[in-house]
Formats: sequence, C-alpha cells, structure tokens
Amino acid sequence: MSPTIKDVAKYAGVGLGTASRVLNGGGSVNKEKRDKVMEAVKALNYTPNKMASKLRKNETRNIALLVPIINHPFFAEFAYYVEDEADKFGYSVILVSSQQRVEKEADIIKRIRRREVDGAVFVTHFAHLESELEGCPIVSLDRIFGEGIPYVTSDNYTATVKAVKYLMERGCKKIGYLGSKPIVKSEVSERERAYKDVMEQTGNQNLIVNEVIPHGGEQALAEEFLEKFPDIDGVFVSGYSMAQIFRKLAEKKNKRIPEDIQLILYDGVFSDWDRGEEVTCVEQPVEKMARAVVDILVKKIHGEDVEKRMEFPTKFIVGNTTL
Amino acid sequence: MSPTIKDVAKYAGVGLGTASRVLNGGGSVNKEKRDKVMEAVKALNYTPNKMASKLRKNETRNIALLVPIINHPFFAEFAYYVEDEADKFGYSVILVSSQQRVEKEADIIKRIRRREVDGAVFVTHFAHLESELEGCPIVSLDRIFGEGIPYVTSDNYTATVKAVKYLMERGCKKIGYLGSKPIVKSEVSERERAYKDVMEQTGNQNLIVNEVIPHGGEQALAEEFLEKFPDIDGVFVSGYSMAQIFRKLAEKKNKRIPEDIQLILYDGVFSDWDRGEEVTCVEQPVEKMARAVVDILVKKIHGEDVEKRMEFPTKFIVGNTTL
DNA sequence: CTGAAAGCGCTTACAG
DNA sequence: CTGAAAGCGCTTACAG
Repeated sequence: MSPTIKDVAKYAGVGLGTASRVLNGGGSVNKEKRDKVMEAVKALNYTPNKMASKLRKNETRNIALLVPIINHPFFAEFAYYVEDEADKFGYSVILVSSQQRVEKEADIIKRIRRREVDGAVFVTHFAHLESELEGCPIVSLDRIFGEGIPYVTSDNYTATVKAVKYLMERGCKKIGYLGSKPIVKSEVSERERAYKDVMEQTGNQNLIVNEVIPHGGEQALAEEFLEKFPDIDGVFVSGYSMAQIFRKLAEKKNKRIPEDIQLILYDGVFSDWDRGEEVTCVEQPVEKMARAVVDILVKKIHGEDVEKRMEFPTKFIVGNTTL
Repeated sequence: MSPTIKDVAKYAGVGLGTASRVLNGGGSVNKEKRDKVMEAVKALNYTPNKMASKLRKNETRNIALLVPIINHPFFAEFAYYVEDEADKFGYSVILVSSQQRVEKEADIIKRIRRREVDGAVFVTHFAHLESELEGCPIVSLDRIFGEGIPYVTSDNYTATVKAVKYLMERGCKKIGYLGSKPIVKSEVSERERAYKDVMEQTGNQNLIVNEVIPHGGEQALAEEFLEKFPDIDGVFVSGYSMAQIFRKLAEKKNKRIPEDIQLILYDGVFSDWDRGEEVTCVEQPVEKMARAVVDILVKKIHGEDVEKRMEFPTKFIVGNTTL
C-alpha cells in the first residue's frame, strides 16, 4: 500500500495535523518540524490521496463539459479552451458527448448531485427537466434555461442582419435560411428572427428550412431546402456541419458556389485542419466564450455573484463563398 | 445540507449497513425493510455521495485521456469513442490537451498517484520520465513505452508500403515523404522505415523531411520540404494537419494536386465536417482503436492480463488527390 | 437477515 | 506552534 499522511507524520515524529499543515501550507509550522516532514515525504515517496481531501473539503475540483458531440470543429475548439481555462483554476474537465441523448443530459445533473463534479458547462440544445436544475452550478452556451442558469452567447441577431444584408449587397435576390432549430429556448433562434426581420423590411419572401433534427439529419434537411427553393441565389446557413453538407450537396447538383449560390455561414473558420478554404462567415470568438463560461462557472461554484448573460461580438469574415 | 445515508437509515428505522445494502444490492435484505429504505430515499430525495464511496472503495472511476490537442479531427474522433466506450464500463473521462507541454504529461502520472484517476490513455509523442510510469495503469496509442505499457496501433509499415507503391503505379517518379517525427519510440516511425525500404528496393532516392517539431511547426516544415524537393511529383504525408498545410502551400505555389503532385495521406477521412473532399489516404479504424484502448485500460485497472500490443488493419482509400 | 463498529485518508477546529 | 480528536459519507467484515 502507498504511504498515508499518517505514515509521514509517524516517520517525521510529528502529529498528523502538523504533517497536514506543512503539506497544505495552512498555518505556520516550526522550521525544524517542517523539514522533518519534507524529509519523510521524500523518504516514503508520499503522494496525497485526493479522494480523501476531496471528501473532507466537499469539492471534487471537476467540472463536466457536455457537448452534443466532441468530434465537431466548433465543439472541439470550445472544449480545448474550456480545458485550458479550467486548468488555471485547478479544475479538471470531464468530457461528455450527449449524442443528443436526453439521458446523458439528465445524467450530468445526477453527477452534480452525486458529487462527482462541482458543476457543468452545457452546450446542448436538447431537452430535460428544467426543474432539476434549480440551484445547480451550471453555465450554458447560447441556451436560455431560466433565472438561475447564466449563459454566454454571441451577437446572433445583429450579426445575422449584417450577413443577410451583405448577401443582398452582393446581388442576391432570393436568399434562403437553412439551419437546424434548437428544440429549446436559445439565443440561436435570434438568427432566424433576424433573417425574417430583414426579409420583411426589404419586402422579400421568407425562404426558410429550419427544423428540429436529430444528429445526422442535416443531409435530409439540406435536400429538402434545395428542393423547396431550387432557384435560390443566396443562403445563410446556421451551423458548420450543415454548411459542409450543403456545399457537398450543391456541388453534386451542379450549383456552383458562389457563382450560382452565395453562401454565408454562422460558425466560423477554425484551425489548420479546416482545409483553409475561406468561407464567408460569421466567426464567433470561441476562445473568449469558452474562457468566459469557465470563469462564470467557477465563480458560481464558489457562490459568488455572476452575470446572467454575457454577449460576445462576432467577426464578419469575407471569404470565397460570396462574390 | 443534503441528506446522507445515515439520515436514510434513521428515517427508515434500520441500520446503516442495511440501508447501504439495499442501495447497492449487496446481500439480501428483508422485503419490508427494503421498502422502507426505498421510501426514505424518495422522501428525503437522497442521492449518494460518490466521493465517499470512491474513497472507501479506492477507485475513482475516472480515466484521463491525454491528447496533444483536442481540436484536431483525429484526436477529437478518437476522444469521442473513448468517452463512449468508457461510459459503458462506468468510467468518466477527464480530457487533457497536452499542448506538447511536458509538464502536462507528467501531471497525468501525478493524477494517477494522487488517486484523481484510475488510469490514463496516452496519445502523445512527447517525452517524460519513463521510470515514473512503472506499474501505472496506462495504455497508449502508437507509442512504445516499454514492457509494462500496452499499446494499440495500426499496420503502419504495410500500409505505407502499399501507399508508396500506389504512387508509383500512378506514374510518380519522384516521391517524397513529409511528416513530423515522434520524439519518442513509436510505431509511427514504421512509416518512414517503410518508405525508405520501398525507395531502396526500387532504386530510388530518399526525399524525406521528417522532423521533430513543436505544435504549429508544420508550416515551416512543409515549406522546407517544397524548397528542398521542388520537382517532386508525389508525396506521402504522415498526419492530417501536415497534409492540410501542405495542400494549402502547394496551391499557393501553383502546384496542382493531383496533376503536378499526387498526394497520399496517412490519417484518414473523417466525419461530415471534413469538407467531404476525398483525399487518397490510409484510413485508420479510429473507432475500433479507441474502444480497444479503453477495453485494455479497464482490464489493466482491474489487474487482469492484457495484450501488450494490438494492431489494427487500415483501409486504403482512393480519392481525388491521386490520378 | 441485520445492527454496531471500524476504517478509507484526509482536514480542521480545539485545547493547550 | 502543535497534538489528539472528531468527522467528511460511505462500505464492509463481524457478530449475532
């Protein structure tokens, strides 16, 4: 068995409390005894057992990160910064891909109650019992839960207005909206609202396909969109996967982008692995948003007051999918 | 304060042990008492405190997953399946992006010793004190640590031979090798060995740029490669990011792929978000490899015997980066 | 089948 | 400054 702090104390010839104090820096300790303890630690090759101290201190120093699916550029990028930021505060992050399964979302709540994690970051758009969340240390991205749950978002409305107007400026006459609608209350819905407002103001028709779909349902939706609106010459696409699938489909149908259809994506350009093509897009400040989410969560775990809503400005990037 | 099992026992009018037994199914309990306990659980809205049972049972039910960086298609895909498989065994996965920082790798070892996790999956090619690993429940991908650490890999050698020969069949006369070399002993090195062997057998010259580089160093390496071998007409690229960067660079230099340079990538084609272009590549069975890694790790944590090395066959996929 | 007790390895008031 | 003690919330032999 590995040595315990008891062994260290005994070896050093001091009391248990003293050993603990030198190990944790709590309270001052006689230099001589301190040295003896350090010596004992070395001699016994002692490592503290965190399970014990966590139980005692009633904190796990873990947070859960719930994403729909980790192998998606936006969520992976987000996860990267969440981990980096959490690490700064001494928290580890437990990764959970919800895969849109409602049990997995509910499971996170259980993990908090079971003291497996101190709190959670929610990046999902699926449903579950809101009542269960009461008082839970949770922070969400985009999604609006209710009073107790703060969230971080981007300027969905204004950015979409700008994007749609840009398509018009570039000559588009028939602009569609393609997206997968959140099943829950979410700031993402502001995108559709913005689109509709612009269409109304400019006396244009709404050409929308925006549905609640299961994971993997993008293909069917993109097809539906192109069938419904075959003569479209511009499209605002909400979501990275959807845009990728739309582009593939358009190619297959011999619709050239941007010559035949101009495209703007909400959900930006990412790292190197993104093949470096420049999509015209609304880019979210993923890093800042991820760090903010963690900062808020940590504050919340410590019982501090936090902002209920935090909005970050996006960047409009002109690429080669518009003329 | 939330209720403890003690409260449940008191409420139900039974002993602590009895309450524990009905909650964990250990040993049989009188039906009547069982019902009373269940009733108490409901009434008090009791949730067990896992920190306590973990301490008692000396298991965290957490494993760490160490990847160089999570926002990379291969690692994200790998992580997805690791989490899914771990979940089946009741384990949670703690995500750590090493960012090539040696402290982060060493930190994982500490986490195991501190009982923050029961074991770890290593997907990194950086260095640290091998001696520290002795007896640690660790499983690696590709990397060869030594006797005690099992690993999962793919058929690097044969797949590379096949790929390079394919380039020849397609008419390439000057075939280069571009990759980032692992700093440690790894099965990935078999790729370079295979390339060299084919070159030697066919009486061709080695045109290799394969260096140990820091994260983000791909660009410089790709440039070096093209400067050194400007008249190349085929290239075997090891690693996804490197290939993406190479393709971008080639485009900038007006080298068309595949017309001027044919390209084969080791590290396959992934999900939808990969823009769907078909790169000719050697595809690793990521899902199977990830699940195998977890299966082995769980066995190892439970002290069972495990295979020391497990090789999975890759698939050769012909795309549009070769003629 | 069941209750009282010991103990997992820590930390933290509490006297001194 | 420091040691002995209590306790975090469980589980698991141990008697009965």
